[in-house]
Amino acid sequence: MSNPSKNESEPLQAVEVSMTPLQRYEEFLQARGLRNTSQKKFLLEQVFNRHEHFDADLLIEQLPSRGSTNYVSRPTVYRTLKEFVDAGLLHRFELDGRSMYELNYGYPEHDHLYCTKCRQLIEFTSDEIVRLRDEVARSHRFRVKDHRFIIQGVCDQCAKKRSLGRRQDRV
Amino acid sequence: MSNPSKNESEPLQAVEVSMTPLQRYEEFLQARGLRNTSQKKFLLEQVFNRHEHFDADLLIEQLPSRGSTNYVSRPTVYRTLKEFVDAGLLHRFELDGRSMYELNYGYPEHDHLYCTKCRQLIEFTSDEIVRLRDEVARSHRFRVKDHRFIIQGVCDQCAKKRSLGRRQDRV
DNA sequence: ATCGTTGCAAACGTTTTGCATAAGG
DNA sequence: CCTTATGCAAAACGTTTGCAACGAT
Repeated sequence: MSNPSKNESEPLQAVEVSMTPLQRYEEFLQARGLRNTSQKKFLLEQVFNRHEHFDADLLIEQLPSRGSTNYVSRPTVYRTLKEFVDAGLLHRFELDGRSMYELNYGYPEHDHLYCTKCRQLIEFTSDEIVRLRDEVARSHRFRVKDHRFIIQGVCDQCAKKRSLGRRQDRV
Repeated sequence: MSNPSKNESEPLQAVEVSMTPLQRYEEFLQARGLRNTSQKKFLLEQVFNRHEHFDADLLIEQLPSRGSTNYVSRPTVYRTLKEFVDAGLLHRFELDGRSMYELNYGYPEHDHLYCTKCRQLIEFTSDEIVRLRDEVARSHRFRVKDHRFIIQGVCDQCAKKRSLGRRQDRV
């Protein structure tokens, strides 16, 4: 038993890291012989100004449009997000058939509650999950790289206003 | 810390159920005023002959092709799989951007280890995960309907033959 | 006779690709 | 210079939809 998960009511705090995301990214690029272009720099900045999960579409929507300065094309956004994931800056997971991204550098490991009514993702942390994960993996001689744990259901607010502005429940 | 997960080395056993999948499905259809067509019956049979996870594409590939008896069109396969999920016969989850299905009736609840090298899904059961899930949910006043827990990494076999027939690692 | 279901073709939304041009190291 | 990166257009991918004909109840 014991304290299974920290108090999850407050937003997650940033954690100490030795390099800024930009420094870490530049190191990554250098190590691989990749280039740090203006698009990549701009996207990194945009992405690290967010503190919420997002998908490629939402990000693109909020970026300068074709013609504006700092315009980044859709393929480049996809290519760059993939690079950020490779660099360990972002974490990717799938939800409702598309990729979601969230900060993975300078933020504590966490998992999600997913409300299938309002589509809200609620974060929580739990040391026990990590312990359990490693225990299961060890018993299978499996080398863990990552995990996803998503609890699906209905959040408190949606459960209350059951018959009002209820949206489609799709899971 | 107590027995966290049963011995997962043997394949999972079927569990006792009061109705056959077909019976349960017919009850579901009747309750909703839906119809039991030859296509649905045939698909149910095909699906419950499997004991492995599958996606729509793999299933369709192994079904009679256009022109043969028992041919079922692609849209009907998708529509019917969705119905099976609604009926509680199948469980759906997403992997690498597409929907995977597995038996959910007459089989114990379980989670997965996913080898990103050979794409193998390994099942395991853990009571602790369910307990933990419910505990986290309760502390958020969240009404759990389901969860997915996938541990990503490299399986024992792939870890050994590192440099031989290694396939792309995509997660 | 209803009304859900089917197959077809065509659309869909997300992500990826080929390719010619641009630009970082 | 050399090679990676970009933008464009178009393709690819898994999945869904509109619709007319079909078939279960």
